[in-house]
Amino acid sequence: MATIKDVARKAGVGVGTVSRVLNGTGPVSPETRRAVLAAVEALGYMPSTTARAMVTKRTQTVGVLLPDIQNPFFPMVARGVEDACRQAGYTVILLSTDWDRERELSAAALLRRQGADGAVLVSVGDAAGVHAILGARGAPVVVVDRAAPGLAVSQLSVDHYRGEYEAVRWVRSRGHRRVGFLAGPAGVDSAELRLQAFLDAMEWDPADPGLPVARAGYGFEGGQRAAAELLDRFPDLTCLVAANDLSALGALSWLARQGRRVPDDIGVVGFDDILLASLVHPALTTVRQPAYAMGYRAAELLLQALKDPGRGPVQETLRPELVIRDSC
Amino acid sequence: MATIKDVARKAGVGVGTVSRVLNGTGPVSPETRRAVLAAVEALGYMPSTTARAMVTKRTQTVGVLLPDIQNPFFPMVARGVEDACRQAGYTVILLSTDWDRERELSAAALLRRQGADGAVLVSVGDAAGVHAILGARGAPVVVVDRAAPGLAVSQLSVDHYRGEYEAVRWVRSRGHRRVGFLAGPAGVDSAELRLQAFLDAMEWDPADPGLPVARAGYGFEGGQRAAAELLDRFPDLTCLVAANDLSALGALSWLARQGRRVPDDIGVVGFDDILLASLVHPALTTVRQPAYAMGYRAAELLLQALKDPGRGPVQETLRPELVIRDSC
DNA sequence: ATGAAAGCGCTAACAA
DNA sequence: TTGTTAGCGCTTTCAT
Repeated sequence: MATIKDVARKAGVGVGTVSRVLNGTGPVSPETRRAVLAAVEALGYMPSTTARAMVTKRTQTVGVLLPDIQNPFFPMVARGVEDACRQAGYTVILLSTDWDRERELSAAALLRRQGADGAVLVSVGDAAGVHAILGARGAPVVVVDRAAPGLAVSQLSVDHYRGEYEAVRWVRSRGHRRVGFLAGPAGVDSAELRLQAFLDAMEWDPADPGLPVARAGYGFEGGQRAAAELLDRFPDLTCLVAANDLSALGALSWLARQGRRVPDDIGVVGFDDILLASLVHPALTTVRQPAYAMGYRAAELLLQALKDPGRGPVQETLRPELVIRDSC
Repeated sequence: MATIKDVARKAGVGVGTVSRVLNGTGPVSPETRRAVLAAVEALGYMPSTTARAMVTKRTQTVGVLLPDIQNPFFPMVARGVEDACRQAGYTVILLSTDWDRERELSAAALLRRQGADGAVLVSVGDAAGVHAILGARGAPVVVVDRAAPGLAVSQLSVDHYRGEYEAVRWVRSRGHRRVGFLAGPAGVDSAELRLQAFLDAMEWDPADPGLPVARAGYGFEGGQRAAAELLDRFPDLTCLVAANDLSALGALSWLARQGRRVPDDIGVVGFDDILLASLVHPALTTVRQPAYAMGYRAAELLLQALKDPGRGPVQETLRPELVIRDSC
């Protein structure tokens, strides 16, 4: 591997000069520049990001912490982040936390060790812990798709409560009164918000022990299981509202297997609007979150914070959109 | 951020000693070790991977190049790689190439700049190019899920041809004679192999212009489109064989929309055995590729090559397994 | 406009 | 067993 020294020697200049032409910092005469560029070309020289990071204290990498790379929603967020970062010359380290708080923390520690300049976080619960770890290095964090109340980090999310509330009101307006809910993972902000919105929109008492609510946990299989459980306990449900699309899809699959027609026998509603939602049959009625755009915007926020660390954290809330299709 | 110097000062020892206790290289007296560890603890010291990389020439990171992070098969491979790497203390940089040869190459260049020690590659076509780029830095590459004929890199793949061949023979044994094929992306090794196997198993002439074959390209939507096209041109098909599960799922969804019963009216067969395949209704008959295990094994091969660069590339071929479910 | 030199935080070789 | 020191490849003053 050629180094900057080799280039300098070949071009007959000092290393400082090479650095200057490569980074466009400081004045260089046209002929010198040409000579340097020629040497770079001839040697196939590529500056070492490691050495550069050593002196600049910047690695030009940002981390993305996601709960579950198997749920299409998250990769979509990741792509948004990656596209924005790549454009700005940043590399992305993608880490999956598997819905595990421990792993979320150890992933943050890994990012810190790797010298990540910042991180985009879809937290599974301990946003504060992540912020503490990365903040020690002065690395900004932006939390996406969740609220991180009281944390001095930028936040970007849809209004989960409002999205679910509107969806459920719409379900009710269709005449449904016996509606079951497939809840997301306990302790996860978005999941709790959607559950609360469901309860409120149904005007049900959260303390009531006989509520048609089952934990599905955002997964396809969880959706299948929870649908089975719910319809076993409440056979007369006319609609199932799932906390996200993947579990709604699970419910759909279980219903199909049981020979129950959707939406004629029973309605199903999701949340997220992942690609599959519009493609399955019947197409899923759901609440749209702009995953890619959110990832992209989150990265922009992060890059901004990196560029001028002075500005305080911002907080953006997007309005989710009810997408009415065929499943309810 | 505390540095090794701070630790040394606080512990009243030289930096060399600190390095020795942290890396377990060279002898240290128990008391010194204790003092150093205490200082590390007190200062919350974390060694800079950057500085370390600077001298060791190893970044302890490996890249994973995947065609499409939206297809569940690839994230599953990625998880296998990540788990194996994390265990060995390596960080993974996950890059999506979007079925684009250009991006595959630029991703490789990025890995090289980042100083990745090696890479796991699910190539979209230019494995040789990637190898050339990374090889210049002495970074080994292992190609997964594809053959890279003539390339001096380790390779790990299922026998796509055999898997598809057996699947199609089984389809025929069920009495199907008019069978359509939803082909994968052109120029991609696994896709070409499966197509060839299909043709051979059907004992059809590849040159025949009237073959019931349509490009679906490994995506869900492609599967829907190709199924529609195929059944439009060949209404009497009794079975659809898709080059992968995602496109098979697309076909399934289109068929459901058309009110065609699977498998009664028409059979569907996939390839991959992604999680969804067993969960949809009807459950998909498919050819299983052990995605996670392949990723894990590929990482092992890579780590091995990193540990002792002397050994030449190895080549492992797994036997795919026909999984008979309900769709055919 | 350009070269020389200091130093980023660490490891490894060498002395002691 | 331990401290000191020379770089790793780069950016960034500081002279010139």
